[in-house]
Amino acid sequence: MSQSPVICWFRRDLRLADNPALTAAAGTGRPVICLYVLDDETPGEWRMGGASRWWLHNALEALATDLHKRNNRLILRRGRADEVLDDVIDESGAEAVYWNRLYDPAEIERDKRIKAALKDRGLMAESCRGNLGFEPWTIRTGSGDPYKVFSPFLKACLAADPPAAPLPAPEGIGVPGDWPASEDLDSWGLLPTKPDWAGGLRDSWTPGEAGAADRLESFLAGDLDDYAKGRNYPDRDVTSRLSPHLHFGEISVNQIWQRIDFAEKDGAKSVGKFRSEVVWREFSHHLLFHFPDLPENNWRRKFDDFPWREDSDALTAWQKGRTGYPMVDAGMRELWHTGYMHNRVRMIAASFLIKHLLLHWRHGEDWFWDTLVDADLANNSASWQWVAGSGADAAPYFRIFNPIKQGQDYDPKGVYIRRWVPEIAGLPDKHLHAPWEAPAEVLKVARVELDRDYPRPIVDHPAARRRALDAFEAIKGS
DNA sequence: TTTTGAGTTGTTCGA
DNA sequence: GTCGAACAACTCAAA
Repeated sequence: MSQSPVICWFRRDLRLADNPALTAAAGTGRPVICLYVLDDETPGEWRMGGASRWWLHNALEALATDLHKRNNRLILRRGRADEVLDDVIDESGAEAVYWNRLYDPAEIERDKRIKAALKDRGLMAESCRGNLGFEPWTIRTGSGDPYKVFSPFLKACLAADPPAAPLPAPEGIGVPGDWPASEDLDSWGLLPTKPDWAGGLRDSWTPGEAGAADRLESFLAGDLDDYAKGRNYPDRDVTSRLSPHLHFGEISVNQIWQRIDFAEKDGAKSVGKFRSEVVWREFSHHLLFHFPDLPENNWRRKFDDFPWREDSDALTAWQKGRTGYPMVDAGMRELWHTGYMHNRVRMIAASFLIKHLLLHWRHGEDWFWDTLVDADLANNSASWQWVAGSGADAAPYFRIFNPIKQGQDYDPKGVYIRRWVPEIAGLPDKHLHAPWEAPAEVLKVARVELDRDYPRPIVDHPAARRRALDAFEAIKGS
């Protein structure tokens, strides 16, 4: 009789290297069933958005290929994770399940329930730290509370045990004699078909563990010394663009942390800034863990009285990149086309939705959730609340980005705007950020007719700014 | 318990 | 063009 297998349940840790659950499963010496479950059914979970599904398809394909090279397979199933696990256990006679912990509230609940149920059945269930550098419950203030301000949180992380050195991919992953049935990835319909809007995504990204490692290396080989400043310029390739790879766990914090340390020892100057960006991701997860309604409710409850507007035309204009503010529109179109938006532009576009249009941050959160390839519940909700001013350690309410000035400051030559808003590319730099102020003669030469080719601003900046300040005035002290 | 200093990313205005 | 102050008040974290 052959040995009973163990299950390695892959979730958002789609890699072989530094995967503690996989290493533990392989370390048993038993056959390992590598399982991925597409779970759209567990209640309370945020159903994965369209761009994320595109990424997932490619990441699973890459993982399956990598496992195949080791004579193993990726078993694909769809359904409620608890039921699917039961099925696979029944079919295979597996006696243990290993996974890496996740931190979204509904996932925590689900995993707790599953672990208890497995143990009730006399099976082994083990969860590992694979997705964060610091467990959210280990970083505490002097009085034992969770942190609510970033700077002391960062300090506490840097003083804590650093993320472990990454594990190598396991040498031998036991191969089952019998394979549980697997569904066909194509049958899951994760890729868009009618229409196929993923062309820009394909051009922009290489999902998978190898693509993630390449991305990290090319980031580190770039102008790292200029990271602290250069990261603000959306036409420059200075940011890491690791966020989707991190979200799907194609690369781990441990791996990044170690490479940062090496680069720093080699004299890279701005690396500390990048490390703190990684810790921002930790902070978002820390907040979500301790405040699980962060995605749904204002963290500062006085924002419950904020006079949000409802305006579906304005929301659509924002989503489609037709607000009349080139920097905002460029960002929204980059997002639609590539599943990504540069960090600086995310702040500008988010500030515009919330402060200039006075639309609830949850509209922005929902749109980003569906369109970003790096959509991540913790980062998304913490960041939207940060911009709104309702979040932890949030931007003060009077900090209202001027979309014209931000364009002039961070895209002075208009390279970014011309790439994404080509209909105004003929305008000279001087008028590119505010086309409605260009003289008729300039517009004519540039072959731009306002309203026909490009909209006039849907709100007037000074008036919108005033309106936002008044709106915040309304909840002051409440 | 009380006190103290500080708090990712900005804008505008007037000197 | 450059600079500093105002924009508020509050909450957080540690001493």
